[in-house]
Amino acid sequence: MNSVVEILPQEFYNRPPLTVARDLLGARLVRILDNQRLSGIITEAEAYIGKEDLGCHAHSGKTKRNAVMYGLPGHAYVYFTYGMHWCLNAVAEVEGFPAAVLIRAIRPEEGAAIIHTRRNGRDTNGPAKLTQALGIDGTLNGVSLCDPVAGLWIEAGASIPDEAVTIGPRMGLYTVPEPWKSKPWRFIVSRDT
DNA sequence: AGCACGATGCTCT
DNA sequence: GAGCATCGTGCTT
Repeated sequence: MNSVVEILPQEFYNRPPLTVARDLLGARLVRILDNQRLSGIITEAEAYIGKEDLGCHAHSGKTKRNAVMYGLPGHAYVYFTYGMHWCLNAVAEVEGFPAAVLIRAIRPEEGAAIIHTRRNGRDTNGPAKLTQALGIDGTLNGVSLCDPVAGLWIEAGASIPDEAVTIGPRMGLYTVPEPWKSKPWRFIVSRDT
């Protein structure tokens, strides 16, 4: 079999965040760490959409932290939270509109042994778990996910049929008011394909 | 299997 | 100074 590596292009991300989040399911998140190729299939993602969305970091306008979300689609927005965790987003939508897709879970593939060691044998089904597993931190904030130079990118993968996708409200928005708290903007691969 | 809580420090008001 | 797009542990059903 001839396998062609296809890095998802910037146009992939220059679309509505809900579409980007849905279509990132099944894609392959790739990280080069210590000259090793690590990867996992994305199994969960959430959309954060503009300053109207009170769950989105951009709801209070542009700040130093969220500035990357206002920039070019297809770039990494990596933020620090809860005093110890990094979370990875892919910037979506046209430049100037603040939106991003939070990568919440992966299923390890390449380098699975290394990934499990980095996780002390624990799972990679959480946004801060997968960044720890792949060595993703604030030094990668703002890098392009559309080329390999930074050692972090996303490749096209198997497409996931609708029957295998569960949609629900986003996680962790405890103090966010309705309707934003309950918007069904979370996409999960709910069964093997 | 589910809930409660503490860890821990950056970011913005 | 408050709040946080979380995680792991420890305790309860």
